[in-house]
Amino acid sequence: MGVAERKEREKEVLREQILTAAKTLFLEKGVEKTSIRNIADLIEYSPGSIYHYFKDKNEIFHALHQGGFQQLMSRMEVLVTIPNPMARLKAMGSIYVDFALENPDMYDLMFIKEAPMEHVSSSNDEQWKEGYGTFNFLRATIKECVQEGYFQGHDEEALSFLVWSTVHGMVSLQIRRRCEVVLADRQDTIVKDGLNEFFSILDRQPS
Amino acid sequence: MGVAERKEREKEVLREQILTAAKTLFLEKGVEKTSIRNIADLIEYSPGSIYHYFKDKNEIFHALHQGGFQQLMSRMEVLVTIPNPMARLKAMGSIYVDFALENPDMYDLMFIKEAPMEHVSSSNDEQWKEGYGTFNFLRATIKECVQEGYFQGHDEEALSFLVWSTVHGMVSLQIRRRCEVVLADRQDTIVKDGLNEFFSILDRQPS
DNA sequence: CTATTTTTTTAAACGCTGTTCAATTACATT
DNA sequence: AATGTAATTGAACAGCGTTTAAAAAAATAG
Repeated sequence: MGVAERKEREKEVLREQILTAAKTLFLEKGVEKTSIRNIADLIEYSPGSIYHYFKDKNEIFHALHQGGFQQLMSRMEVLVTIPNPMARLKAMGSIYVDFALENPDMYDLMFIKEAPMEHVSSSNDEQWKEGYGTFNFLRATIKECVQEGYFQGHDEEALSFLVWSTVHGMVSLQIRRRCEVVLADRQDTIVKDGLNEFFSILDRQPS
Repeated sequence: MGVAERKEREKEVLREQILTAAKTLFLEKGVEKTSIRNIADLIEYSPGSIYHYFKDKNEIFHALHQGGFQQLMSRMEVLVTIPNPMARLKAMGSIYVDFALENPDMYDLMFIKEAPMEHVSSSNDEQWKEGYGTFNFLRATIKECVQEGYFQGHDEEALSFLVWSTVHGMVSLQIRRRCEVVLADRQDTIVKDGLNEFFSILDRQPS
């Protein structure tokens, strides 16, 4: 009696269709400006149908958000082969920047776009495991760096946030096209150059 | 016949009332969640009245946006009294962060939100000149730092971009509510803590 | 002071939005 | 074939930004 299973699979297919349509529209015209009716139109269903697969618009955003984190996390997996924490930290930065520049729309959705509504209170911890996972990995790496004497006297939590902010700042200024203030002949490489500057500053010793 | 002048003044008064009410509501509940009707309610006029003073909701943003750059620039003015470039650089960072955290919606409009295409080429130019001005000041300050030996062997342009990115990254992650991954008891102070970490890293010496 | 013109304000309407829900359709099980 | 269940629909609700015709208010002219 595999009927229930088949139905389940069919339901999953439509769920994926909704997500694909939503992703297309979100990246194309933004989350706020994409309506449930727009998504329903694209998959040729009625607006009400969407609500049998997702609680509300937030849940659709969450699902895509999570998918992006899984993508980023899978890229991070190679980092476990780097024993030296400082080298691992730098590689992590490079992977992060590469991901953002190769998937600017997805990055925009994950880290720049207005997160709809009160997503903290409305979602449980389980849903955001992936989101926390990336930052936890960064924190763990920095903890190792501190243990090996790279950042003596520094605050792990604040340092983790700082490192994340630095790479996020560079790629988000690039993605939202605020780099016109940079010298014209440097704009193409400014993020990579900035990252290298960051690396060399991290290498400096306490005075 | 000073009637026209008086009327003009009265019109300006109501215009300011609209801007004040809009700013109040934007800071209170966010830009997206503030409706023209909300603004009209607050100043006890009908929604339609607003449109005699501003073309649309965007123009209200625009007016506040312009005020934001002027505010930031005026805060930067005190920096000319700091002779040491390194101290000036740090003070600049603090002013920038303070401004962003005290005026998150304004900062959002100035540096995070995607600029409406219609205004980019024409009327926004004047504002962006001031935007260039701020970055030029940062670059000049870093140039001085290099000349005084603080960042030997570093690239001025990339370093300027890096510094801007770092402060922008921290405040924009905070403003766009991506800081829930940070330890709960650190979230309130994480930007200030991150900035201090940044300062202490800048103080480190080449190895 | 009255009549006319100009400016300001309003209420209603248009077409959107997210979301809910009773009614309908489609389908699996008995 | 009849029953029960899950999927789907279209209408409805309240709210949004914006437009517009009409009303009100104010200024000007005679």
